[in-house]
Amino acid sequence: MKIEIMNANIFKALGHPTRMEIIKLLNEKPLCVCEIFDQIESTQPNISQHLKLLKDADVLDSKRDGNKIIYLIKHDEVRKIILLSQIILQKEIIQLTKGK
Amino acid sequence: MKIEIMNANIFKALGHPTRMEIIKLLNEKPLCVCEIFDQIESTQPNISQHLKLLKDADVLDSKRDGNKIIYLIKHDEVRKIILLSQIILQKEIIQLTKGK
DNA sequence: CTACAATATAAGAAAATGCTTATATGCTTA
DNA sequence: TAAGCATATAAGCATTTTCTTATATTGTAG
Repeated sequence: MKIEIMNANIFKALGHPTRMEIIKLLNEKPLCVCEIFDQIESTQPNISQHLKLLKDADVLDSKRDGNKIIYLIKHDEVRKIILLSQIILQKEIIQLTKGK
Repeated sequence: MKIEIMNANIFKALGHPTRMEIIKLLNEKPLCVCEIFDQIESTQPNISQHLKLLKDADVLDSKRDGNKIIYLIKHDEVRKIILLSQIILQKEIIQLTKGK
């Protein structure tokens, strides 16, 4: 597979509001699906689908704990990427308030 | 607008192979549309549309130089984000070669 | 002012995503 | 092994993206 496709896949996975919410939750600590479900306004299958997509993109990892599946951020670089995107947003907001 | 949507928008913009190619080119140096066009396998309107999308997402900026429009990466954080995603890919490839 | 070069926009068809409802799978405990 | 949680998968529709072709805009040079 072309490197650009692989590279873009990670960002494609991050590029959805619900998935961004999930990642921000998991940025705090690993959670099972039911805990994520509790905190996000969506259906269980929908969340499951988003989780699968994030896992396929190597953004998340998962492990079984008895009945439950725990999801977690797979690479620490993901945390850094999220942080950087927030810095970009902050910069943009500052520019906006300067009326630029 | 919800913060997650704004956050996800940046990644949505990055999440396409052609746009990733464009960004990698511009990571070297600013280029006009025609120079980008020379190096990417696509039509001029298509590239123009991708550039617009990247600019709207605050990933790129542009400035006019006579007849030409020069595009450039707007925030240095974007470069860091790309670098981090490449580190993730490298890690994954190493895991694959370990047969894990 | 005209012609040309560089880039952007528009419109519509095709493809990909995302969501919903229904159902399946896999543990665990009785 | 049966029942009940927790999670995943499937199927189909609705929406969004993406690409293509055609055309418009804007600047420059003659």
